[in-house]
Amino acid sequence: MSKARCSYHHGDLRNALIVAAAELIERDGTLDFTMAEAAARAGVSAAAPYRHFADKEELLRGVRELAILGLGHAAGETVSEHPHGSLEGILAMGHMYLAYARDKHAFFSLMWEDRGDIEERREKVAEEHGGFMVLVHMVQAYCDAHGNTQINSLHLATQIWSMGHGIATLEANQLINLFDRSIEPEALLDQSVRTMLAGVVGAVA
Amino acid sequence: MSKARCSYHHGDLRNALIVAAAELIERDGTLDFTMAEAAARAGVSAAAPYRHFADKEELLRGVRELAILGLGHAAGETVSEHPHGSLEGILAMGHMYLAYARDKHAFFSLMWEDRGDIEERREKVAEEHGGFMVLVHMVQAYCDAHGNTQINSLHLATQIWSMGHGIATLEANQLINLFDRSIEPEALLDQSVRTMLAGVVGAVA
DNA sequence: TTTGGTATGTTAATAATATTTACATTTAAT
DNA sequence: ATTAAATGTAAATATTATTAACATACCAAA
Repeated sequence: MSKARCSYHHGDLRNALIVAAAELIERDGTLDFTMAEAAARAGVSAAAPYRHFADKEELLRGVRELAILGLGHAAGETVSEHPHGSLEGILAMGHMYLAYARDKHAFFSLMWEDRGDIEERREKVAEEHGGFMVLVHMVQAYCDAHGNTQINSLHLATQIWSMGHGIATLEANQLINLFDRSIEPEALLDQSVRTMLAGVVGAVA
Repeated sequence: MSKARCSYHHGDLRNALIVAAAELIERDGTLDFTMAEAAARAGVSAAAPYRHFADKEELLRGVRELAILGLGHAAGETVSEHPHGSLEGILAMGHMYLAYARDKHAFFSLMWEDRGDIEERREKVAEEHGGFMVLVHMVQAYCDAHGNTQINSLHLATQIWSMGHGIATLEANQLINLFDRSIEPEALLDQSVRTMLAGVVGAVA
């Protein structure tokens, strides 16, 4: 049940709190929501969250997972909307990423800042960071389609991700066009991606 | 005077607090220092900071400026150590950037997150973000040296910055080699930069 | 079914901090 | 010298996270 309280117990408080926190973050564009408000939104008292999360950081970790899964889902959608192995598919991924960063700023930055144990995170990579693997496969398919099989698509995809991530974060902090207002993030990314693919794979249509 | 208290008044408390905060941030790798501790470190009471900063955010803004100036200074050093218009100079800038992000993690991330008024910041761009202009000039010189005068070096420099920034932030959050531990940030950046320069300017030595 | 233990909620502390207030000291301009 | 403005101090306040002590519901075993 993800419905309102029908009794003393909530039934799915852990998830309800994550959702509540996510809503507050999106509403305010900040991570400064209070535990009390998240709890109230889930219909419970201020102390209840501590039955499910050791502290606020742990709740944020839950929100982070949700956000990453959401982005991964969007990645899946995007790839399915474009021809296999196409350049446009890869560019669309970039646009999706920029749009996500723009539309959910606080959400987006929260997503990547995890000071937690690296090995522990590595275990969850497969399930959580499916979005990146989607990109890797797109790059792989692109290379295959262009007859280049020597390429380390994981490296190339990491470069593309880095570029998209860099542009997204700089834009999020109003730095991308601090010097030149005419800069268009999407265009900049498109061009970079084309150049990188062309540089490694060969001429780009 | 940037010395210890010799009297009731400090003499240079504003700067002393910025330095104190910077030290605490570097020491703990976090922005969670307390105003009281920063004040104590500067040798004043917990309320004193409020004579110079409206709130903690404003103090952080001061630290941010200091950090950006520091990076700009490092950029100046770097450019002076390499031949004018050389590829190696540009690559060195990238390495310097990655090293800075790595060595001063909290400092580095603080630097870019400014939700303040964009127009107000634009005014200080010239003085504060000299580092970026250094890169623009390097790219410009590189293009000139390779006989290409049609290039928008500001755009190209922005792409290079984005790439470096993306790699730096992903690495800072342990994401750059989450999938492939063998990835070397420096190598990845070098290769990307070479590719981008080559793609726009022509063959790279 | 009754019973006891565990999980999950509640309300009322506690604690850490940022920030404000009211008052003190110094500096500096007239 | 005198006084207003600037800069400090110590003692509140206020906001939150977090914990403590107690209550209720669920669940498994007798």
